[in-house]
This record gives sequence, C-alpha cells and structure tokens, in this order.
Amino acid sequence: MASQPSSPVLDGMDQRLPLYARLADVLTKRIASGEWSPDAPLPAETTLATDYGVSVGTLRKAMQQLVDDGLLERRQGSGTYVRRARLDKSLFRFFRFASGRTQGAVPDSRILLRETIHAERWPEAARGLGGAEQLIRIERLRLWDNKPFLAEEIALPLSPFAPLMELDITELGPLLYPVYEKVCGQIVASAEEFLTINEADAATARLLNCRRGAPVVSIERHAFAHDRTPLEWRRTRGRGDQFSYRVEIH
Amino acid sequence: MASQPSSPVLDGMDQRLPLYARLADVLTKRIASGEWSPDAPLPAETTLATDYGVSVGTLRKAMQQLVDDGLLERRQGSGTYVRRARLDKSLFRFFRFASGRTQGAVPDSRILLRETIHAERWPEAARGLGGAEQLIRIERLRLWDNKPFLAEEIALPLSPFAPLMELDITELGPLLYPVYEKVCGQIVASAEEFLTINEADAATARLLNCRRGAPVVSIERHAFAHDRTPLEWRRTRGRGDQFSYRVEIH
DNA sequence: GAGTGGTCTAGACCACGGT
DNA sequence: CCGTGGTCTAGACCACTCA
Repeated sequence: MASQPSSPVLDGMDQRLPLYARLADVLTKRIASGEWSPDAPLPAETTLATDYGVSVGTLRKAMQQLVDDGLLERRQGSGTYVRRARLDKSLFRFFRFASGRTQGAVPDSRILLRETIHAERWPEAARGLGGAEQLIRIERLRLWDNKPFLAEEIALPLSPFAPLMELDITELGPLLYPVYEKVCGQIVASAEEFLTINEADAATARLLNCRRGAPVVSIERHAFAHDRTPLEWRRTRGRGDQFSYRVEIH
Repeated sequence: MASQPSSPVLDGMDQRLPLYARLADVLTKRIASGEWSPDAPLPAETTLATDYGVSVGTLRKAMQQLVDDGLLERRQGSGTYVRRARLDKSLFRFFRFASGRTQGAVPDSRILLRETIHAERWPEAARGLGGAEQLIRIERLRLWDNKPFLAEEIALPLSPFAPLMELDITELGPLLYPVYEKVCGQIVASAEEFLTINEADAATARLLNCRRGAPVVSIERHAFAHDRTPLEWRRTRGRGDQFSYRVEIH
C-alpha cells in the first residue's frame, strides 16, 4: 500500500520534518516511557533501522541527536544505552572549596527537617511543582570538612514520593536522586537552575556561618522526569565568597 | 605513488585519528590563519572534498564538528562561512534590567579613562595577556536608562592595539570588538569568563550606585584570537541584585 | 537556472567489548 | 569469535539562495 518503505509510525507524522527528526521524536518518546532501562542496551542499530524501515545512516543521525541531547550514551562494541543523569554533582560547577581535593568526593549531608506540608503554606515551591496539594519539605545542611557550606530546602509532591516519609532518616544520604529512583521509582532526567544573589538574612547567616548581609548565592532548581513532569523543587544557598564559576564562549 | 586517495597533508598526520578528525584540524588551522573572511563563503563542499581527496560525507562530518565548535556557519543554498563571534552581547546572559525591553538594545558606554601603562603596574592584567610589556588600560561605565550598572576595566597589549590610542574617544562606542577588528585587524574568536562574588569597596559602590559591602558580581574575561593568542583582559563588575543566570542541565 | 548545503540510501570495512 | 558501534565511500534527489 505505502509508497514509501518507512514505517506507518513515521509516515503518520508531519511529513515536512526530515525522516531522522521524526525518528528522533519517536525514540525520545520511547525513552521517556521508561521502555528501556539504563542497564541494558537498546536494540542494535541494524535492528532498529529495519524496524522503522530506514537506512542505518538515518537511524544513526537520529540517535546522534539524542546523544547530543543527553538522552543516550553509545559504547562502541557494547551498545546504546539510556543515560542516567548525574545531577547530584552539578553544584561543584558553582563552588570552590578551601581544602584542595574536590576529586569525586561528595559533601556530607545533615537533615534538619522532614515534614509534609500543605501547598498553600509554601506557594513558591508548589508553583514549581505544578500544583500538587501536599508537599514533602526537607531542609538539610551540606558540610565540607565538618563545616557547613550549603543550605538546602527541597520540595517534593507527596503523591509519588510518600515512601520517603517512611524511610529511616539515615537512609537519606548526600545523594538523593538515586534514592528517588530506588524508593519511589522516579527518575530525574533534566533540570533548570536559576542563580541569583542576595544578602544573608539572620537564619541563613547562622546556617552558613557568615555575617548578616554578606553575599549569598541562591540556586533554584526545577528537576523534571523524562516526560517533563516536575519532580522536585530545590533551593540551595551558599556563601558568596565560596562561589566561583567558569564559562567558555565561542 | 600514494596508496590512498587522500591528500599528503592528511596522510602526514597521526594516522590513528580518523580522517574527518585530521581534516577538521587542518580546516581549523586554515580558519585561524584568517585565510577566509567571514563575509565570503568557503569553497563548496564538493570542491574541498576533491581537494583533500575525501568523500563529501567525510568532509561534511569534519565541517559539522567545526560548526559545533562555533567556528563555522552553514547556510543552505548560500555556502559555508567563518563565524563572527558575538561576544559583546554575552553580558546579557548574566544580568537582568529593571526596564523591560532588553531586545537587541546595547547599553550606553562612558569612557572614564584611557592610558598606556607598564605591565609591572598592573600585574593581574599582564598575566592574563601573556607578558606584554606595555598595556593599554581603559575604564568605562556602562549605562542603562542613564543609570550606571556595569563598571569595566579593560587591558590590551599595546603592540597590536596602539592605533586605539590615536582614535577620538567618541569612536570607542559600546561595542569594542568590531573596533578591534577594523582599527587593529584583531579578531576576537573565543573567550573564557570567571565569575566571583565580592563586596563593593568604596570606589565600586560609588560607580554602581550601591552601598559599600553590597554584593557585587565580578566577571573576569580572557579573550583570544583564533590561534589562542590572548588579546584582551577585562573585568566587569555589576550589582549583585541585578544578577540573574539560568542553566539547563541534562 | 545554476550552485549551494541538506537528506537519504546502500554497502564495505574497521575497532572495540564481551564470551 | 561474534555482535556492537565507528568510519568512509558513492551517488541520487531535495530545498534553498541568489543573480
């Protein structure tokens, strides 16, 4: 029937888009659906190419786009894998630490608070989470060499994250995203961060061990699942004198 | 004689690198040499491909890499062009402005100082410029709605930039890089920026119209020619309460 | 309409990873 | 050793720009 060899899925899409772009969209949706685990390879290039009735070259172009978008990882000789995000390390981009070695180390974490709260009582976070009614609120302090250097407030929608409230508090280590995945089945795939600069209020000054009015960097992060559902809202505050960021421009 | 169809230039390079990577290196050097102006297209794909004895596909892969690196721009139907950097706009990534419309507008600029100075008297800048002996020092204030919002110190090596000292000061408009190109023949191709946060000292507070000790962002920029020769050192200071930056993470 | 880059195909061969 | 992704080729056709 079809005059083209490509699959009905691709023919049904906007024909003005190139084949590889339509293919990339389809694959993005399949990845977002969780069909493939990060621990097992996707079907081989040649398999997928014949499945969709396109040449290997076209399939490769679609996949390369997903690699550039950070969705996939290709390992020669092994296969193509869904990429696990590494967002817990991202704060290292913004801060430097007095004691030399930053190598792979993760700051300690001390949980100060864990409670459920009505959205109305925390509208700022609720807005970022797309109107959940019940939130989990976590406050924690991150330490380096036993000195506090980052203060965090974290908001999660209660509905998929309720199991976190049952957990022993010691099980909430410094890296939360693997816990979200294991305990709640929620995978953080991407995030946006907004940086601003404020002056420390009394509470922040006490937490970060600086004077009131000292410069403080505030990083507001909105984290999303593969399908762009908001999963977590987070505000991290750090001392301005420990802030350092480098950009390359072309 | 040669057993391969590819050109001697490529065969003479490290054979462990893929052809397209060697080709990309060669093209990078030709671009850096200034052989092609941003105003005229490079030779066509097919021409370059036969010149180097590679297939069009391989040439395209090399060129795509240079596009990703920000060195080239491709325009369908027209040609491939050396890209002109747009670094003068980069400050807009970091600051927001009270008055709405940021569209394409450029802040005004008021030159406060222009002098030549010995490197020893400004070691910080001299270090960034790779040991020039004589520097040009420019201080200027950038204004938005007639209100000062950024204070800049700019250092240039005297040797290629001497013509700037002869220029009428009104010819140093808000955008310096086009002036560098026209008057001194120097093209800024890339830059690194380092952000830190300080508290305003008396002089900065006066310039930026804020109180002493208020948070101030300092952006130190090192700008380079295509061949990575340091061309300009620049420090821009702005009020912390006008700072705003957004990052996406994958 | 001539010339440019963009898409798509088909197939050969190579380099690497695991068994 | 087999299967994976990586490189490279050759050529057809399309979409766009510009004189």
